[in-house]
Amino acid sequence: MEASTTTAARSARGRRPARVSGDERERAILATAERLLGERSLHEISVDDLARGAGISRPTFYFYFASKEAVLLALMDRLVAEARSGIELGMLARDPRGVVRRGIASVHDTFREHRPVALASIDVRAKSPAVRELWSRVMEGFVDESTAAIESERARGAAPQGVPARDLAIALNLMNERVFHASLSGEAPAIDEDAELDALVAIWLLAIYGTTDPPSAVD
Amino acid sequence: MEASTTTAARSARGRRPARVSGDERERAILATAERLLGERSLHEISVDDLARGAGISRPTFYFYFASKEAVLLALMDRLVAEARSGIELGMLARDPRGVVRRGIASVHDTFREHRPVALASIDVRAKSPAVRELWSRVMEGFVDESTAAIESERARGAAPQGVPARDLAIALNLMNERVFHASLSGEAPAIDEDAELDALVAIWLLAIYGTTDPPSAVD
DNA sequence: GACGTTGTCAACACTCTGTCGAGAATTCTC
DNA sequence: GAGAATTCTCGACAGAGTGTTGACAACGTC
Repeated sequence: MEASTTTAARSARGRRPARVSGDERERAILATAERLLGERSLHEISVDDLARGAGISRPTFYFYFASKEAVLLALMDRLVAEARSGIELGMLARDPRGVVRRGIASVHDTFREHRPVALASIDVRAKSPAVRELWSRVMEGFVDESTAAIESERARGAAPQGVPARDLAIALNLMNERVFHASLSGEAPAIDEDAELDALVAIWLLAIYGTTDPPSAVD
Repeated sequence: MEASTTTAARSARGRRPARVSGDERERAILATAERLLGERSLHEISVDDLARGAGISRPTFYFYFASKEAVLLALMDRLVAEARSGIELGMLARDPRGVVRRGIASVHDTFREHRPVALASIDVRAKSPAVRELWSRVMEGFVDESTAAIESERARGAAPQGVPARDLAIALNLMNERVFHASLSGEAPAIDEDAELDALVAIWLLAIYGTTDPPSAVD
C-alpha cells in the first residue's frame, strides 16, 4: 500500500529521486497507523509494525515521530479540526432544537467517519499525558461554547435557571463523549447508532429547557 | 463463566494456614496494589513493584495472580459489591427526587472512597478485555434497574413518554460514569466535587420527568 | 519417613522501546 | 561541479518488562 512510486511533484529535473521524500514517509506512517487502528488498538500496534508498514526500519521511524503516541496526536489534529467545524451554537435562539441536533450530529458524524482515530484518542488518554491534554483542550472548547449558549438562553428567558450553566454544559458534553465512545467501540451497554442522536438531543433539550420543544426567538 | 475468575492460580480452601500463609500473601499483594494505585497508574506499576511490595519475588507473584490486571479485577470485585448496595430504585415512586439523589450519591461516595481502584478500573478498560467485561456487566446492571424504574414511572403517569426508556437509562448512566471519572482524575473539564451531585440529579430528573420537582405517589 | 501439596525463586527466553553512531543520499554554496 | 551541509537510514546496543521453567524447600498427612 502507498506504493510510493508516484507523484511527489518533487524534482523538476525529471529525475526520480532514488529515495522517497521525507514528507511522503511521514504520510505513509500516518496512513499505516490509521489503517492498523482499524484492526487493533494502539496498544497492540508496535513501532515496528508502523515502520514496516511505511517501508522503513524502526530506528528510522524515530526520525519522524518521537513515539507511536505522537503519531496518534498527529492523526487527532485532523479529527479535532473537523469536529469543531460543525458547531454553531451562537444561533441557538433561532432554532434551539435544530441547532442542538446539528451540533451533536456533526460530532457524531465526524467520529463515525474517523472511528479508529476517535476510539484510540479516547482509549489512549489514560496512558498518554499529551493525548489527555489535547483531548482536554477540545472538550474545554465545547464546554465553553455550550456554557455561553445556555447562559444566553437563560438571559433571554427561554431556559429556566437551575444548575450552574457550566456544570450543566460539562455533564452534557461528557455524556456525549461517553455515549459516542460506547457505541463506537461496540461495548456492552450502548445506544443503537440510529437512536443515539434522538436520545442525546432529547436529554440536552430537557436538561437545558425542561422540554423537548423549546421556544425559538420570534425576532 | 461468572465465578471468581479473579484469582487464577488459587485452589481449594480447607488448607490450614502455615507459617506465612498464601491467603496472607494474596492480601499483601492486593494491599500493595491499592496503595500503589494511589500514587500512579497501573500502567506505571510493574509486576515487580507488586511482588516486592508484598515481600515476594516476581515469579512467586505469578503463583497468586496471572497478571497485574487480575489483581485489579480482584480489587474491583469489592468495589462493585459496594457500589451496587446503595441502589434502591424500586422505591422511586415514593420519593423520586430523594431516591435518585441517594442512588447517585451512593455510587459517588463508593467511588470517592476507593478512588484509586475506581479510576484504574475505568482507565484499564481499554487495555484489558476482562476488566472491560466486568465493568460492562456492572453498567448493564445499573442500566437494567434504571430502565425498569423509568418505565414504571411512565406507566404510573408521573413521567412522560419520549426517548425509549432504555436509551435514556444508558445515556444517563454513562454520563454519571464519565462525570465521576473526570472529577476523580482531576482532568480538565470536570464538575467540582461538591456541585457534582446536584448537577447529575437535576439532569436525571429533567430527562426522566421534565422537571426537577417530580410528583411522588400519594398512596 | 515417604509423599503429595503448597510455596519459592534463579535463570531463561522473549518482546518491545528508545538511542547511538557510522555512513549514504540529496541539496546547497561557491 | 567539488566540497560542505543537511537530511535521512539503519545495524547494533542497552534496558525495562513480561511470562515460563525447573529445581527445590517447607509442611501437613498417612
